[in-house]
Amino acid sequence: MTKGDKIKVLLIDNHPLVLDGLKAVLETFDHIEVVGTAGLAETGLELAYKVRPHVLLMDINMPKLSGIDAIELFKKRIPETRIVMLSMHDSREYISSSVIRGAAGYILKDVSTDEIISAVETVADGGKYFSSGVFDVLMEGEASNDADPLTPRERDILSLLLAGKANKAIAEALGITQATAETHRKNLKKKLGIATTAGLIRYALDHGIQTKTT
Amino acid sequence: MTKGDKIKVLLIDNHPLVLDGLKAVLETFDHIEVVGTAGLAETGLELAYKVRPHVLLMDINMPKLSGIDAIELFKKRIPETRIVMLSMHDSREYISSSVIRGAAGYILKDVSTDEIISAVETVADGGKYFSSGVFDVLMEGEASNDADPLTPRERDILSLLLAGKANKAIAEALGITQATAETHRKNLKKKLGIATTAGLIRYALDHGIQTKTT
DNA sequence: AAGGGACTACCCATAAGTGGGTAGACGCAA
DNA sequence: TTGCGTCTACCCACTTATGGGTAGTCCCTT
Repeated sequence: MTKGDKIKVLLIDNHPLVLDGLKAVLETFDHIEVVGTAGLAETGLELAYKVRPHVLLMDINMPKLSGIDAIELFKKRIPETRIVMLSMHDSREYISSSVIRGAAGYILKDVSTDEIISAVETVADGGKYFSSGVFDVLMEGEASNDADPLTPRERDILSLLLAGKANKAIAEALGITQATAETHRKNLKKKLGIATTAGLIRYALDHGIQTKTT
Repeated sequence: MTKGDKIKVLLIDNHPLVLDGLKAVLETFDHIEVVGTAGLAETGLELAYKVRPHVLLMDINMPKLSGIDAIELFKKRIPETRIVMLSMHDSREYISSSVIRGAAGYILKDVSTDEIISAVETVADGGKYFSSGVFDVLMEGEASNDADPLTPRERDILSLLLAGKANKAIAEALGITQATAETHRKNLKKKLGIATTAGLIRYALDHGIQTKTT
């Protein structure tokens, strides 16, 4: 962007509080202009098409269309707009999904407002910005592995585990022996590097594993 | 409070973004003055003791000392300050805990800033304020049941269980024997009618039990 | 045809949890 | 004072889970 111009920023977040707050904070800076706000990705998309912001600050957790899914739509409609994701969570899932879909930045909501300003400036200049905590998570992901390639069967086990079933009940539900259910669970733990059942449950919930109702 | 005076508000939230945002928004109103902000309940308490705010807007989810637990401390140190809780969650657990401990208001973070202003005004005048969604939850609680009366100790156990700890580790963390930890867990299961550890984890997650980081 | 991943199944010894009790100490309220 | 609830702790027999293996059968790809 041309130096001296104001950075046009569009905000999308389903929390009016955050929306108004961010707007108020950003507008205390002369070189930044908030050209619009929206509470939903869908309305934000329409708005963005009209106002052509330089930078889009978008929340991830939104009803209906999630911020993650919205990235692709924005890249299609207004590819020149640089997208920075805002999130409460530092899960690798969210972060890598965002980066893969084309986000230019990812910052946690617990960062200082200064850091948000830095992020806006950086991506407006064509750079990428990831808040410190996020960077750690990305590195960690690179270092160890780049997926959680659970096999279908392992998902079944996890799903039943989530439903509160013990190995025995899992075995019955899947028509396998208890020993096999135990093996699957062992493999899950080894694969995910999680030692406890509680950890598995949390993993399942974090990764959208659904409770088996069968 | 005397009419014509500014309402002195103190903000406590561990998200600088929310803190700065709230401050910026509130300060656009002439009759409201933000007399301080804090990122932790502990520092907020010190600050409040000095500045004697009329209204305290405090987040619930905070590291170390949670907002819920902090209510009691504030009531002791500065009983004249009216407390309004801010939360992302509409769980009955949080809401009733807050009310019981003496909060004068409870608003969800997805409300409009107008509603936050109303809340501040209302509680400053000695009233109580609950955002619409919160009110529903309270009513629903009255109507259906009033049960999950977990004792503080049981919450501790659940919290550590959520962190993936076994009875042994829980016992160590709390300075009790493993046998006692088992007893607590047994009581939890009986009380909640949940048979499995997985179920307890889900219960904990559903009811806003925080992971113990101690 | 050979390798690899997925799914199945079993062995072993040890550790942990379950479900049924009982029971003392403390504090708070009727 | 007499309960009641909470927190603590222990007993016992039994079931599950853990963590280390190995290994056969498919199926798919190389």
